[in-house]
Amino acid sequence: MNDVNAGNSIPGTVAYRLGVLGTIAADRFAAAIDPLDLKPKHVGLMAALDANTGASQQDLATRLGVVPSLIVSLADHLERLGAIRRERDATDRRRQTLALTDQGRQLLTTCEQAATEVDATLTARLTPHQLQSLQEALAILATDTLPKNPLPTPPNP
Amino acid sequence: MNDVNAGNSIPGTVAYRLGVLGTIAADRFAAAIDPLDLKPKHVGLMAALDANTGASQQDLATRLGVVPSLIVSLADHLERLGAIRRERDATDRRRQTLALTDQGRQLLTTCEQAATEVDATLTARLTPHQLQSLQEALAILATDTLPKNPLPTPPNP
DNA sequence: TATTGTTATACTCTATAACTATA
DNA sequence: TATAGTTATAGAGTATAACAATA
Repeated sequence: MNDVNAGNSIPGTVAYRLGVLGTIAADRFAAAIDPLDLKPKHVGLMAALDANTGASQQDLATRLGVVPSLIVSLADHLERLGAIRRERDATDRRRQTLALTDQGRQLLTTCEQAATEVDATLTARLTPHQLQSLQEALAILATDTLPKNPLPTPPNP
Repeated sequence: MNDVNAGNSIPGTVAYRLGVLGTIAADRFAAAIDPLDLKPKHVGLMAALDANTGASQQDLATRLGVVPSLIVSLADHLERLGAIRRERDATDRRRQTLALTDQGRQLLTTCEQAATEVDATLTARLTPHQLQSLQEALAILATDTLPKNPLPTPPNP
């Protein structure tokens, strides 16, 4: 009924809609965490540290699909906030292992709440069944197309 | 079984997954149309012209949620490619109406094929039922949260 | 010589602001 | 004076490349 843009037209494709909706979602999440002095990529780095402890900056760069110098600036910021610690590897003093601090874990929890709230407003109009289907499909796409765990792209503005 | 990142952890939220998958989708689509000398935002503008003919650049800027000067550069590029025409409004000579040319419509069709191919690889592992559920949910989110028709955000690289 | 982290630099994208022409 | 389009400029974000310390 309302499908001016259904069918094969560009705005009706999954790729296009994922692109647009992904921007919206990232935008709202970015706005929600802005008061915490965090960008989505900072949260992505913290989430990676939470899931997999004791990684070097190089490891993180390749796993997150970004360049090592970006990890440096993200880690610098998180370190200033007291969310992570840099620890020199004793056996190889070139390596620095990043670890979440208690404060960092706390911050991550706050970000989780923010993301959950964004989810709520974003999916408010879906039926429970539709929401479950969406989550299921997104989970498959996520685990399927993401052997690496790329960081979310923050909105350009 | 495979859900290291399920539950309420950040990577498991809809917002986060839409953000990451949206980046992937936009990235692949951008790669697919790169040989055509187009970026996602060019395609977004062409799609808007295809859906709603005879709009001025200001109209388009507000409808697409970008600044007028960005419409200028996008239109400049599309005009150089012969995909659109600029036509001065006879009654108000300040206004310029953008219109897709036949060549532009052709180009848009090629982009549609590219998007459809990206869709195919992106959703290859979904069952037909899951695919349908995903499309349904995305359609609802799209029509629900997008009173305006924002342009897709191209990947930063 | 190769690798880790860092710094310096450049590039892309987009917004803001100043400007021209029409109204 | 206000509006449509354009141009010039600036800012955010990220990559590339050069560098220092360690292996």
